[in-house]
Amino acid sequence: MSQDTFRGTIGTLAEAAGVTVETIRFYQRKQLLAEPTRRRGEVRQYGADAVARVRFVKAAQRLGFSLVEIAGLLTLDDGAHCDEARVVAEGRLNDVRAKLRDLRRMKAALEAVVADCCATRGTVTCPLIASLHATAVDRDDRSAGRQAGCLTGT
Amino acid sequence: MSQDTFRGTIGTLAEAAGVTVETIRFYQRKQLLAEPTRRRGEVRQYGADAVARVRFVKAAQRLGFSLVEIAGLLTLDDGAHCDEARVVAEGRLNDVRAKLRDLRRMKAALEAVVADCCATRGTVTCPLIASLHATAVDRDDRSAGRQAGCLTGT
DNA sequence: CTAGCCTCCGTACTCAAGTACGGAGTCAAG
DNA sequence: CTTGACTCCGTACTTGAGTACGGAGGCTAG
Repeated sequence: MSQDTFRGTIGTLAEAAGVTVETIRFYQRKQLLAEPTRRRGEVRQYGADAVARVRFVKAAQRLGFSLVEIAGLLTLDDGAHCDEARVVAEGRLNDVRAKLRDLRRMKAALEAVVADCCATRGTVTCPLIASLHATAVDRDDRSAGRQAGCLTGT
Repeated sequence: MSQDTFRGTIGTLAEAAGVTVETIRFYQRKQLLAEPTRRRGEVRQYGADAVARVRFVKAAQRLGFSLVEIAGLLTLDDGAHCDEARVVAEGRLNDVRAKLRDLRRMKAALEAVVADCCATRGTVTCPLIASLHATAVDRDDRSAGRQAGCLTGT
């Protein structure tokens, strides 16, 4: 599990983080990852923090955040701003909560498909679309009541 | 809340679903949305199911699914295949569970930032990156133990 | 000392997901 | 019967997130 203080070149970093060298360089250009200062024409050395950071970026991407948003999240982690950070964090927290809500609905719907798809032949079609439908309707979270009725059919 | 059986043209559908007309047409080209049969040179009419579908697509996108993946999910909803559907659903369910895990970690981390960022001045930098770090390491979910130790610092 | 493998860097290409545009047709109001 | 708002359709452009490529240089094993 990447114990005690990784250290390596761009190639080993890329491998450790599960991306390509090009991707690392790309992230550097996009300011998602600082270029380590290298002394006098030497090859750059990266530490464990770089691995963690790249992994974080990839994980956050899987959750639907864009690189720009992720950059915002990373500035939180970079300390500094602090009180400003709290504001940003609160904003992101809302996104995350919304995503969680949607994902839970989706999970329930998928579980329903797995459980009773074949059981209910004949009448139904629904639960998946219904699962995320409510979401989009009330963008601000009043009425969190789950009315998981079928919807796709007439 | 889009009650009793919406019916309208592409323009009203787009508005109802919160996207542009172009997007609707794009989704049709990509088979995410069926083109309603229109009789003899008439303008197309869409029903409530179309609104639901488009909203579903957008919601699923926010959760990090690509249009191709969403198309896969939608075929589940379209019934038909059924036993094959269960297999797909099970696969997607794993994705969703992984995303849920990550999102919960992220939520916890953001809450931590909000709560004690300014409180802990001096020593810390961490919890966000740490939150998703474990994830990437063990891609299959053994060791769900949360060890939310700081990580970003040396 | 040279072959193979790496880094460094810039530029160019690709792919997904739209967006924009322009011309042609339709319909209802003025 | 023309004007404006809309649909329809194809093609082209844009943006985000990489990927690929090619030349130049450095290190080390044979």
